[in-house]
Amino acid sequence: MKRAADQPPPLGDVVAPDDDAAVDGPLHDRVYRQLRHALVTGRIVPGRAVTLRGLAQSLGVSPMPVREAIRRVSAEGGLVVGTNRRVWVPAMDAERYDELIRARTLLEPEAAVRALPHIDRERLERLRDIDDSIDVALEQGDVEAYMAGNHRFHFEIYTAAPSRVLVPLIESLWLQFGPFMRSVYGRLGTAALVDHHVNALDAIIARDAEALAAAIRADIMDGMELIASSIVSIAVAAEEESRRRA
Amino acid sequence: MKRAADQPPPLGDVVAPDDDAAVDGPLHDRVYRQLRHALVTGRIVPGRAVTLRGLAQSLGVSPMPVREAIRRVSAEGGLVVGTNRRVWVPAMDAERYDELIRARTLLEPEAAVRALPHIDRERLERLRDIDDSIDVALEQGDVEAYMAGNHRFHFEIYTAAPSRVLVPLIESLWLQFGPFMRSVYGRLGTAALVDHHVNALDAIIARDAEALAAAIRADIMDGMELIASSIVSIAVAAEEESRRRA
DNA sequence: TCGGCGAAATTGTGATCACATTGACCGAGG
DNA sequence: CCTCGGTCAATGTGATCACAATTTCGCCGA
Repeated sequence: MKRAADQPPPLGDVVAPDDDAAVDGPLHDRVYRQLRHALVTGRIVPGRAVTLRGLAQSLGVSPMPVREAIRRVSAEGGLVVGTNRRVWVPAMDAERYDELIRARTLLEPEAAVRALPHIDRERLERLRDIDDSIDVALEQGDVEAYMAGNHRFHFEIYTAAPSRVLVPLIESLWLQFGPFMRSVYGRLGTAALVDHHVNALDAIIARDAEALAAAIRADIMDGMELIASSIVSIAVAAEEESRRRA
Repeated sequence: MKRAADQPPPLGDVVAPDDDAAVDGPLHDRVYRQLRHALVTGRIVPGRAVTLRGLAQSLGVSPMPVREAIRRVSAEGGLVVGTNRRVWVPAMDAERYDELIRARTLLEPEAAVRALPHIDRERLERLRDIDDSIDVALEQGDVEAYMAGNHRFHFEIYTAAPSRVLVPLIESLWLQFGPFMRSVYGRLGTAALVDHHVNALDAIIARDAEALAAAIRADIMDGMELIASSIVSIAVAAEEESRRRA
């Protein structure tokens, strides 16, 4: 069969395997995935500058692919380039957090409702497994495993239907509050965390769109209220941190 | 005064001058702005591949900054990299268009309402000027001027309050439907376009949040219905285009 | 006249180098 | 002890080169 290149984007074309691992593709793409994963699971925390050569060395690659990966992540809001052209994990404050939560409550229920009809038995089974793994992580107090599981749970829902707009938008949001959540959990521990995913699972089984949207909203809002009080202390701590470093 | 570099992002730090012109900053940043502007105003249309060296030559720079700019734009959804690693202006179809409109109707009213209290007299005056220029563009049938004005009008509202989440998200959406709108207007002409911004202006003057949100929603939905019928013919045309090129 | 094959040009990717700017470190002077 | 000054290392940026993969185009054969 002959075909002049591939035409304008033949539909599902962009890579976007949210799952880590997958050692194929361009180098800068692999670096991008590693960097993103590190941010979403909170392995990179605010307050420290991300250097090009440093990251390159720690990943065992040349600075070039790292440069592209950083540019990409910063375009999604996961990093910010200061006026000095230095790269930081953006600091969190009340307004930004509020905007993030608002955007999440607007977009994520919508994505879930759109995906609902496409959630088949296998996916539901996977959701159950993820939920179980989350419970285990909570029991063991494993923050990183909890965050990874939580991420997988939500996106296992949202990506049931192919989406080229809403899901990337939502990924951007997670990328932005990931590092912050980590530092919050680092203080509070996993004891205060509750598993709200059961309601979502029930709504999926019942094929109840409104209930699913409500469950997602509740999950988001709950995390928010838990954190809202500590946002001040975090900010204060960050302030002290930077003063100490000065 | 001594200060160890600048601390974690000292608040409003990211550059983000939406207005074009501004010849300062890194080269890749200038290229990025030019590329973005070309997409939002529809100067780059779907169906043609964007090549690194080509763009570099047409902008008079080396391929290097172009590479970073493209990576950045593609992270925002303005371009897609195919599996062949070629860069395309993403094709539009019914689902993607629906997602875009939905995301806009969710995010833009929210951004407008949040910005409303911060719209001062000068900004309102600027909004009037922009609205006038839009009327002129409509009379003269100048599609590009209309699109540029429309973009400025909306973001002149949204950016009244500093926003590091909602506004970038919305910019991403505009970047995605810009080229498509252009090809639609190219077929329909500006005759079918109506200026709905008056309602928004009235709502702003009255400081009526709900009316402003409704005006924004109406503006978005109206553009949608106008286009929805032609999306099929556009898709067909694109299909013919690619077949002809094959 | 049309379909397929092979060579040449073009593409994105990655590495390495040079450079201007900015950061941190350290010592002298108050 | 604190503050200001200069020096040196480290950073991001941009350019250029090499390479493999892909696309394009011209030629041959049916």
